Amino acid sequence: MPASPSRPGPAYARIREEILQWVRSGHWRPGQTIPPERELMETFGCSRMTVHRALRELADEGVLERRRRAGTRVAMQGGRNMLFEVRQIERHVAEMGCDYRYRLVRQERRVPPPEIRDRLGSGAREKAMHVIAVHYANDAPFQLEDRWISLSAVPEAANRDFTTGPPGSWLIETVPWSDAEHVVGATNADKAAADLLAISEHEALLVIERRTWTGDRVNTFVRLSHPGRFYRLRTRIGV
Amino acid sequence: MPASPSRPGPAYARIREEILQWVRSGHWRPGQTIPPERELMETFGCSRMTVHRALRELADEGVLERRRRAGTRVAMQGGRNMLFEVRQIERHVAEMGCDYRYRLVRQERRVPPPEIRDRLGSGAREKAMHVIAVHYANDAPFQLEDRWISLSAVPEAANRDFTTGPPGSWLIETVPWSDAEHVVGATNADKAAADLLAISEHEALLVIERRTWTGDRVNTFVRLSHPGRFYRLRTRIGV
DNA sequence: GAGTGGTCTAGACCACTTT
DNA sequence: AAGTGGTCTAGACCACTCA
Repeated sequence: MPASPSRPGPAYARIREEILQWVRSGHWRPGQTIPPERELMETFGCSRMTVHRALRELADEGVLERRRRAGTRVAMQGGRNMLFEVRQIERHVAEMGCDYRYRLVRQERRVPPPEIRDRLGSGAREKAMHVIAVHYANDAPFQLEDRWISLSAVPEAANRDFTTGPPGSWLIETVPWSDAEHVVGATNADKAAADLLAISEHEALLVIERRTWTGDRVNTFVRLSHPGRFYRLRTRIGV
Repeated sequence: MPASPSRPGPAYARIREEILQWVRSGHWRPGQTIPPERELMETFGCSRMTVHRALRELADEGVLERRRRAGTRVAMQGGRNMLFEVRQIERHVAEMGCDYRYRLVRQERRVPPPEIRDRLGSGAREKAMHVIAVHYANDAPFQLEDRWISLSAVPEAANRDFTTGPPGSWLIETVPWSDAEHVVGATNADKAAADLLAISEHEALLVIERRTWTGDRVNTFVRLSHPGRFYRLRTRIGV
């Protein structure tokens, strides 16, 4: 049967939804082989490219598994990855409908401690820019930022004053592009963090550590700590 | 200049990498408009569909921003979205090269407390299956699982014994398909959690809460707590 | 060998937005 | 009005893998 050509939107999207319905409803069950593209193309009354795009997107999302000659099957559930998305802080706050505010706590050039030096990949006596700042949502502390910027990778940072704006946005504009690594975890707030975030010492913090590279060099390492309660949600399966 | 047609792989992938290089290197900077598809098509010596696919993928990843008439620009948000991947626990442990072990702590049918009832969307006196279990990596407690299964959505759970294997895998095989929601946060371990995870009370836990649906109904709500130290990492920018 | 998905083309029309 | 991306087609060839 044709894929309700009355519905709005591109054909590939309608086909995608239709197939997703058949999978969700259990009409096509995990492991089952579904009809080949050349057949669905007639079923839906469209070209093979259009069917292909719908199937490819579903396969990219892990709903389907495709192999040449073997055909297309509904993926076994366990194989599917669940992704969640962490947005940039300003966006996140803005989407909650809050006012965003930034305060610089400290900025200094110094030789980083060994564990930071490892992460930056910098020399033994090489100085880096250390920045500590707090991000507020509706005047409540929301994120503590503890950042190191490599001065060999980003020499412009040496003369930059971060009183007026957060280093993150500046780096994004200044450093052309980069790869990144993230680590997520939880730690207990120490005295300094607790004071800055207006919470009790030892309270649990959600921590995101991020390193970004320009080419082969780490340009910045930042630890973002979020106070106390649950922080982020994100739905994302098969849609 | 043609996109090194000597390199292997599909043309759209080569074009994608080439453009990514131009962005990474700063040759095309954030905010800058790049040439239109019909021009790149000649630059790369291929059809417009092929260029389009490369650009579309980069736009989907957030590297580029595209608007009709206005053209294609390098995205300003250098702080791409981060995607965190939640694997199935057994796989995760296996990938760390550890032995995996599972222990059921408690399983009982009972009426859930109000906050759980809200999340399950179940009736006031409706019973649900409550399961508490611990997952070990190399005999060290690695994850505490506190799960509620709706018996109206998954009646088979009433007669299921989770002594031998974790409910997660069983549910995945049993319940055909679902949407999911995740909430990530950090909390301090209470006495019970601390005992089961062999850590101190009040130590910080990374907590992932997940609800999954079958159609309109929540079939399970689970809270996964990971002890202390950093737990998960996942890199993901522009591939 | 044959059937499947993967890619690619040359062209077309449409939708949107800026001028 | 014009230029941009978004989609779609009909057909083609290739790559892979199962029988």
